[in-house]
Amino acid sequence: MPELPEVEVVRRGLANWVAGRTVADVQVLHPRAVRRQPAGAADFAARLTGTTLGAAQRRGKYLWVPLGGAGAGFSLIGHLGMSGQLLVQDPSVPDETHLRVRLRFADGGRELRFVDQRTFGGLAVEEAEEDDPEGTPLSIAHIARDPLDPRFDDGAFVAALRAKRTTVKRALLDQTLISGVGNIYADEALWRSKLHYERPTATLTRPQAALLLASARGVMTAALAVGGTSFDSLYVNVNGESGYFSRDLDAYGREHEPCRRCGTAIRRAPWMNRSSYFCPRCQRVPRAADGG
DNA sequence: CAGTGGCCCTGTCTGC
DNA sequence: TGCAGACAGGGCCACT
Repeated sequence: MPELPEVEVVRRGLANWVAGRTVADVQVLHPRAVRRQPAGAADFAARLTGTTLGAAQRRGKYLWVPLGGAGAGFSLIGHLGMSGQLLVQDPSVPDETHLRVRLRFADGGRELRFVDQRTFGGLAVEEAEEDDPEGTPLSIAHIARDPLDPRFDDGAFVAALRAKRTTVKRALLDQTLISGVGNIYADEALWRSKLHYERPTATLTRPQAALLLASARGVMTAALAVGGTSFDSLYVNVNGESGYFSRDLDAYGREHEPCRRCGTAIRRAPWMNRSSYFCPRCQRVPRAADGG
């Protein structure tokens, strides 16, 4: 599924292939793909048609494009969810099975297609923050910056994390605290930091919290470096087949495989209707949570 | 108000 | 062979 590196690749693709182009026609083929648009699919299409796309931006896994011309003051926002793809395709390419939205451009060139099998992703045209050159949509004002953002505040994050009364993996997935960290990166950051996913945040020392942040930033930086090279440059492509997952991950998806630090078999535990992968030796269960 | 848990969605895989 | 259920999981929202 698209993670932060793939989303960043998509952002770069949008910047390369659709920036400066004027939208001539919008087709919504599945209403759920624009469910964030309060007034519906027709309104989405009307707000987008005739606008000019600006420079693509990203925060965590959210993408957006400030709109110019008829769309000034608004942005096209997108989230890929689990299975979303934004493809720049020649109009002659047959429609994908799960094509949800199509944008045609006034120049008659390649069209932009939103393809999404599981429909957790979606697009919307939303009002942007006033006087913000990046056109940040109002609806994501509460989303924290991600650790690859130069304006991410490390000290504030460490303090806020330790002030939380929850467990550490929940906190890592809390988008108001830090964005861009999903289940995979959470497990990887915890493995690198030798922390159990149920460790209470209030018991983290300042150095442990700082190490956790450095670990999250490190794994995402490494993934971006690899993910950035595994896509066809002709497309704004998310093909879900990038190779770094199996090669570089230390915990996620490695149940029964040896821990790369100590050799102990990695375990998978059900957690929040998901899974947590961890080394039972390197990442000890906190006393309060191990039931004796 | 902060924290918690359920739900959305569909294709693939496993087990009976 | 066929069907049921588990699983993938980010973000929203109702509830405590």
